Amino acid sequence: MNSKRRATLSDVAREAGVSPVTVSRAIRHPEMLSAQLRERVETTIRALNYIPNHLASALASTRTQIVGVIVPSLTNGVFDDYLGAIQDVLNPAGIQVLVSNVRYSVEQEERAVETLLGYHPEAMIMAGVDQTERSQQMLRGSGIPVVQTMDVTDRPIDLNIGLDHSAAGYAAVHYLHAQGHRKIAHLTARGDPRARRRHAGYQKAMDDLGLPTAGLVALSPRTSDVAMGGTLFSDVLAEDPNVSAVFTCNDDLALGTLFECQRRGMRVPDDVAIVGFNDLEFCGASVPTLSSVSTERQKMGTWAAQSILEIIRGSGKRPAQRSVDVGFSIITRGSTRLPAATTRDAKKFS
Amino acid sequence: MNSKRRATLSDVAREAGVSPVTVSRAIRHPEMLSAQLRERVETTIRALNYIPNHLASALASTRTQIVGVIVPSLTNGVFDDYLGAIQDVLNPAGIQVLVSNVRYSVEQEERAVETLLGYHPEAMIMAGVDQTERSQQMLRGSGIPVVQTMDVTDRPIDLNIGLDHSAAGYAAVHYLHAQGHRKIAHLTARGDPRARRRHAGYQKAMDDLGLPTAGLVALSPRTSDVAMGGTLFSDVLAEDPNVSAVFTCNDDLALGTLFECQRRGMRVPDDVAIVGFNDLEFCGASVPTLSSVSTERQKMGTWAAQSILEIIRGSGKRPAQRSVDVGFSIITRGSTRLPAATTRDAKKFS
DNA sequence: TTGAAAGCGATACCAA
DNA sequence: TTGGTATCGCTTTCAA
Repeated sequence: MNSKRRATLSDVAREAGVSPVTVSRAIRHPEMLSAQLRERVETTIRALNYIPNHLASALASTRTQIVGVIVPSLTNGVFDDYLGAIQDVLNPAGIQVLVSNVRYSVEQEERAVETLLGYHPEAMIMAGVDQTERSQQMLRGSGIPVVQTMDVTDRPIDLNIGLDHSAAGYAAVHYLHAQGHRKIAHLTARGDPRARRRHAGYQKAMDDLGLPTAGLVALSPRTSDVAMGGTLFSDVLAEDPNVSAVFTCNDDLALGTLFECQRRGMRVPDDVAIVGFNDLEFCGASVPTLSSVSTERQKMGTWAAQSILEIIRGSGKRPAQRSVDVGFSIITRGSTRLPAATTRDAKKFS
Repeated sequence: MNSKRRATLSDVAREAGVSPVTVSRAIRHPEMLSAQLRERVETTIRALNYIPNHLASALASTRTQIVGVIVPSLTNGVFDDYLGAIQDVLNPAGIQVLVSNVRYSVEQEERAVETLLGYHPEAMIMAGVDQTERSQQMLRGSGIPVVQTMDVTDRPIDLNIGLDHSAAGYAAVHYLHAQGHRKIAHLTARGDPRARRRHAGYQKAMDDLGLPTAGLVALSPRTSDVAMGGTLFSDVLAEDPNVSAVFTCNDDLALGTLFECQRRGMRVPDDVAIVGFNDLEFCGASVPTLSSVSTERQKMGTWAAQSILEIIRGSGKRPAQRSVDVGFSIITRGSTRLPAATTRDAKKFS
């Protein structure tokens, strides 16, 4: 806790009897030094407990080795493997990832963009495509590579990898419809623009199929959690007790629905079929296991990070394909398995 | 995508026809400027889309407005409200939180400490008290406030707030013992030092009670998840089918155990009682609901952040109490409710 | 209220 | 292989 000044590069230089440049090189380009000097400097560095000031080095070299990542949430497991994938690519390349959790708020996102850009990152990775005008303007004006993930758009800021959530919602309904369901409910939480698109896809599918949705949709303004799944499902049941299938905007709600069924003595999938979204780990562990729409979160993270690496390390050229649709697949498990159906099976889309 | 240089403070100054200092003041101390000039500068800032270079400003002012936070995981919901609490205190004060996820690896932690210190944070918040010698040395040498959370120790680096995990494990066993259980199993994942302490507490309690634990402990080297709960519980059942209670090192394993019971047609809590750890949200939603040891994660985050704020903003004095034990409480829910028992009840410790 | 000059801690470029 | 010098973008005295 001594608050004596931290050692600087010059301190090391003086102590080792060399010039500051030499110390800098001992760290960045050790091969440029004679073995003798290198060793002397390295010893001094350790002795003084010297840690390079990244701010100063970034300022001088105009290479910050920082990539900014904005996620809307950390609560659910969704952004975990995504973040992990990004770091697994970037960290070994010596790049630090600055993460900002904006909790599904575009205002917070705007502030986060400004803050992160203040660190002069070499690239930015955004979740979703729904940034405000100002956010987009700042991002564009920064002149650095920007990757929007998780969703697809016709007008990407720069690069884009994601999936069509409306199509996913649409497909989920048709999947259930093909199994004979007609009263298909949808549980969802407001606030997440991608969830809204899934909802829109659900609605369109129901419309196309000529199925009424009155009383079949439950929507909460709060952040979703498992308990909310039970509440929303109960709301739907109160409106229409004959619901035969439920499509939820995420797996937490699906699990909550499953629990509510258990509580009420309703059998899954015989009385009610359930399809979640994201295919989190617990979907394969519950009783019955939960069918879910699987999304390629890791792939999106990896692609985003690798594209960035190529741009800032390599030629500076953008990848051939600037927009990628990774699609989705419906994983069939116990919560929708029909009496005659088989074990596990994934239906791939897009 | 234009890669023309980003606007600097001097650019703004030139454009507005004032000196750089004036622009700086328009941002940091607007009240020092005449209304007229302030407006002119602010207009120019917006026109040029100027975003201050935080690196340069931090370097010049030697105030980075950064606090480094190291967490061992983001997968489970455990570190989410903790991080949220920290940011809720620090962000409004204009302090950025740099988070590093080290995935329960002390080597990664060591690297993360070095990296984060490279950013010259004004304080560091560490999860746990099990840093390597070198990590501790770097932390001490940095001269900045360091808060260790989540666990307690006699030799804190600086400040410390947490709970006694050994005592928690001990209490969980006695809690189950008081309900008549004798064959109490423990499921846990290696790698987390706090989980190891809970395990030790379990072992001590069983020893003190004269209860043998052979075949009652299942331990996995991998990161735990819900599915693993089922696997570990199955392992225990294979060794000893007469297990009457299970204490797990976290809630994921508890949920997995619950599912395994459902799969095997074992009734909870009649055939098997379950106590988890952390009291995550889903514990209150499952069927039956899960009893769990509740930990004050938010409180720990808040205290850590507030203490830091006081030190770096205020007098620089450490808080009166440099070590805080926040204790824990056992939340009784359906998975341990005895036939005669009442609704909800929390037992508070420490 | 405004500005000029001197650094913050490192790196890049050019010499030696 | 080693070192001097200017500079990165901003803030902090100190003066006007």
